[in-house]
Amino acid sequence: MSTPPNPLRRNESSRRAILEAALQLCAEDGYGRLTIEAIAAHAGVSKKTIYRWWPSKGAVILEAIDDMANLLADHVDTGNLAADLHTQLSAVIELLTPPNNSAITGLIAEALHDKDLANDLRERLIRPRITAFKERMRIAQASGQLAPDADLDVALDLIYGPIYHRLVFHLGMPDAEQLRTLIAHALRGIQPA
Amino acid sequence: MSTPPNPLRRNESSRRAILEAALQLCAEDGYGRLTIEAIAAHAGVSKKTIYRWWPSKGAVILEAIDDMANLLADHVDTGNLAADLHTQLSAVIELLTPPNNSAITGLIAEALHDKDLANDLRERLIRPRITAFKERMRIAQASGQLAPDADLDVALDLIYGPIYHRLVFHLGMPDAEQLRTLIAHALRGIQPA
Amino acid sequence: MSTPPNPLRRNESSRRAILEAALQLCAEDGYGRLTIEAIAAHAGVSKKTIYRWWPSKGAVILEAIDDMANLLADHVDTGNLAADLHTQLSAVIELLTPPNNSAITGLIAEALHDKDLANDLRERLIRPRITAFKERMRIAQASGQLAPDADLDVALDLIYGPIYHRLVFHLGMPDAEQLRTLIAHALRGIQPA
Amino acid sequence: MSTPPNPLRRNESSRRAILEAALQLCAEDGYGRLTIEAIAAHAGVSKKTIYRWWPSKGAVILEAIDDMANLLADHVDTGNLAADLHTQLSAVIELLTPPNNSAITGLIAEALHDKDLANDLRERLIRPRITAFKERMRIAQASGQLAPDADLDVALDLIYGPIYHRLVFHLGMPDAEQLRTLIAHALRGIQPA
DNA sequence: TCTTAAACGAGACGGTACGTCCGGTCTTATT
DNA sequence: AATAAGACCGGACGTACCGTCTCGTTTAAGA
Repeated sequence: MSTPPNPLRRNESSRRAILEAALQLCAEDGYGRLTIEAIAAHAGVSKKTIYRWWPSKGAVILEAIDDMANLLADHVDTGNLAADLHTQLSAVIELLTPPNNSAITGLIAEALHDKDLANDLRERLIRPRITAFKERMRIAQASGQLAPDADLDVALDLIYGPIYHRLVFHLGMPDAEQLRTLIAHALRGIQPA
Repeated sequence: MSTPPNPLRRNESSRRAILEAALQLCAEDGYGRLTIEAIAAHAGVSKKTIYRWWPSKGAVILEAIDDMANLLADHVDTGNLAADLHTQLSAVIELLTPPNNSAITGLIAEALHDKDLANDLRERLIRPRITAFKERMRIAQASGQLAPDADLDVALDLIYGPIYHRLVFHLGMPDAEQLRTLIAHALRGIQPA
Repeated sequence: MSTPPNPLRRNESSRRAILEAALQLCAEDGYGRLTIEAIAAHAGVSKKTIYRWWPSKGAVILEAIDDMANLLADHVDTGNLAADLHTQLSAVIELLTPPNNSAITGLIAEALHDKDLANDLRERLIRPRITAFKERMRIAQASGQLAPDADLDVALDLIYGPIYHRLVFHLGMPDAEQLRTLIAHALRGIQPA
Repeated sequence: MSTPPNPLRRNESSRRAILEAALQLCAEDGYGRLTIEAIAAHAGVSKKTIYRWWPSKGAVILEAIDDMANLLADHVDTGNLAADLHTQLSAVIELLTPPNNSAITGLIAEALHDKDLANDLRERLIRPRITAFKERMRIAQASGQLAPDADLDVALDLIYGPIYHRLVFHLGMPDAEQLRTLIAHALRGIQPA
């Protein structure tokens, strides 16, 4: 009968050492070469301690990324929708471009064949950003920059889709000018018939 | 001084046994559990023979997939652009949906941290389909269903992007009706200003 | 920076299983066909555990042989030197004659091109027997059966030498009668000028 | 039905290249690291050619050693038996001492668990030397330096035995003075009762 | 002199074992 | 009770050689 570990007893400094070691090693050697063994050694922690609190190295990285506050300046509102989307998407692209991308693309890769990790990734990292995106879009609707009956799910697809399409096939990220064009076309597409 | 193996001496029946074993094992146990060891055993082949001709298990799967002709009914032309895109995207979605997706999503995942594999994947599998897509779009331009000066790169982004965005974050693939809506909006977005 | 494993943590039952498996497999298939892989499998132990504690299969066999107590009834003293030597040498010949000889001759063979193993073999197995031999000879000197100033190193050479000469060139071991003759001549040779 | 290779067709220059490569590689890396693969590559010869003419790497080395004429100045006769034995044994010791010993001790080691090789080694290399030794001893008997009824098999044992005893247990070879002493004692032992 | 069958170099092949790495579990001693 | 340390079993890694097996290409015999 295995009892789940008691969170009250958890050693916070170990936790932080683990997350920092994970991110650092990931940046140094890439996600593919990252091992629980190395994280433990580098954090001065026993492997058991990692396995007690996380089910996989993906989960460690996920929590490490989640822990870094303000990864994205989330959907600021300067009043200009296209400009704000440009700001936001530039930040996302930055995160997905070498040499900053190892942890995140590694996580995405792992999630592609780990259903549990995929759920965690979506619910903890992505869902809140989708919500923030939609809120920004609703403000745009309120201010008349976007049709009041525009489909925000379609908006999400058209605006973020291109980036991930390019990511998975290494098609190259858009530069600032291309991004502007892309956003303009996407916004046009969103308008209802 | 390592010379590359001589392709003339290659044993075609071994090659085929390897590719078939790889696909079968991938379908059975998933890409993550696929090992060179198992492929070799299942194909009745020595590991050395696999390592002689492929640099990684990803490369094996890539060639296996590439070998299957007519994976996609590539961009048929019935005269109706939206309908043809719907047909084509449905086929792509089918390939990316369980239980058929293990090999392909596994390959995509691996390519996310293997630059060489990523290049091979793009050039051998993706690039030809992009070309086919653009040809179909040019026909649509010629027939007046699409503006003659529509940006086909943007088209690619807006039409295929949503699928891969949903794939990487497990957001659920669109059903037939949602797909229709998506295509309609994307096509509207493509039209130049 | 590799630290040697901590002997306090060693699993004694694994150690014994390994040594027993090694001896058994050696007896079954011969030293030449003995593999670390098979020892591990047969002992229900991971290869890593073997490599952690022994540098080579020779070292495993050496420890296994060393572990068997009373391999030789070491130089009994019945008061009759020639008879006692005959007893002792017969036992040695027995060990070096099929089907009992696989482990020991295998070890000797390996030691011929592994200096470290050779040192271990000499110091752990052979040196104590040389000491015991010399002690028996000193008793013989005390009792007047051997000249008090006989050179015991020469004695060792003349008495044990023939056996190993015959071993390495497969010249056939002496039978009881030949052995008696050999000992008689060797003892005569030992007497100082 | 495999026919044995036709010796008339044999390529002598390949044969020599193989034997030379074998000896050279053996001297460089030691018998243990010697491989058929490396011999073939180094001799510019296909592996098949080696396997066609020799059953094992031991057999190659044996032939290579056998090919070197005058390995030993075989039992010269200066009229002084002890001195001649000293000359002869010194030459043997030289062959068994680093850095010249790799091929020969390797061969001895291999013969310890390869019965066929052991027979070849004995009959091709050792037996002729034993014969030569006995002839020299018979001359000594004729000249009165040795008892006419001395047992020459015992002589062989007492004179050569010590060297191989020391070899197999790495007990150190005798220096010139020790060797003189050893021969003196052995000769004394040989005299019949 | 011209076959023609062998020996040959090259090296791919199915295997077996190597020695290493890491995953995930478990034990021991410490805090 | 959670931890650091680290031994343990398992299993896959990628490599090295084994001995066998085609492939063409010499090459030397005997017709």
